[in-house]
Amino acid sequence: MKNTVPLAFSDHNHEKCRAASINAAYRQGLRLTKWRQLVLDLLLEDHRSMGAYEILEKLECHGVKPQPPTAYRALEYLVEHGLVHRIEKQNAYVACARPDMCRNAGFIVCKTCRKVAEIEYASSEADLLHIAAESGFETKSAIMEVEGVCADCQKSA
Amino acid sequence: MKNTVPLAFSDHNHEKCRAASINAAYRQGLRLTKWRQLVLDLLLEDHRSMGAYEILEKLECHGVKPQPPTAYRALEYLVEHGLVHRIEKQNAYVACARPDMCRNAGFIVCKTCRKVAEIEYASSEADLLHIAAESGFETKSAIMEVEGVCADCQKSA
DNA sequence: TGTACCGGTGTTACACTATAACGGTTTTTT
DNA sequence: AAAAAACCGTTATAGTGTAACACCGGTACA
Repeated sequence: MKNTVPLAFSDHNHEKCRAASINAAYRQGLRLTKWRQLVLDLLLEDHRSMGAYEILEKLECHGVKPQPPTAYRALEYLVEHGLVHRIEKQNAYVACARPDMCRNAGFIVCKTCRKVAEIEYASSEADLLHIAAESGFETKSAIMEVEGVCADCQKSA
Repeated sequence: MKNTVPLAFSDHNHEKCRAASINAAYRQGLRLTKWRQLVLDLLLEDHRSMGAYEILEKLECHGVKPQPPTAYRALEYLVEHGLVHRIEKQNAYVACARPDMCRNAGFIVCKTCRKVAEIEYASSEADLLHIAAESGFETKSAIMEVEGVCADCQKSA
């Protein structure tokens, strides 16, 4: 585990994050339709999680406000292709911070400001996955989430 | 990490699990009211997760069927006091398999039969918690969940 | 003995999250 | 060009979770 300064909680050139996401999509030959682009753009504004209905409200194209399935379809596609992650503890979604090398991602999420730090963990460190595999379990997905209050929000409170 | 044979997926004396839970409640001086008992009993029947509404349906006392808040209140209490865990990936609940020594629990959950194996991980292995702490993050809760299909269900399919 | 408090319960109503299903359109493949 | 697949718009509904308020029963304490 190399990462000791979570990206979301430190200053950084956020344009790089956006570019990396677009590049990853391009390299994988993904089809970013209008809604998918809009949803991804929204999430890429910041390393914060957003609920589906929150996204839905901000979604709008040529004055057209879409219905829930539109948002959920876009999200499903983006999650499937690794450009977006779902934060289970918040029923919310966040743009992937490392679309290039995103294998095993863990998240540190602030309850207050909803910032999300994404941490890649080496699979050798994921004991749970080993145990699962050893007992013949076929893993489909894995999550690791730490929820609490970030340093900034502690100060503000 | 010692656990190499997940309890839920192996034969074991399940009465011990139930007894351990009751003992833990007693030792902590918890107040197990009728609904809390009923909910806990339901979950202790097996190492399987159940949704709140599934629990609600099976909940009944002297012919009285309670409303949703009743189930949620009991679940909230049991989760708070460590007798029950919430499985985020399934919006479901499962009885704690190790109420004595339950600090950092990870879960291996089968999508098909909903069996849940609970694995304790040494906190030294929880890198995410370290990183969080190092950056001044105040952790409130942490989860680790692996979802997939267990060996038995693979055979059945 | 009262009375003030507190945790638990019953009840109603509602908020939030997510999906099924169907038909039409566009895009891709053959 | 025809067939198949993917996408989108729309309606309706399913599933999950909570706010709020009234009531009840115990208990602490004046």
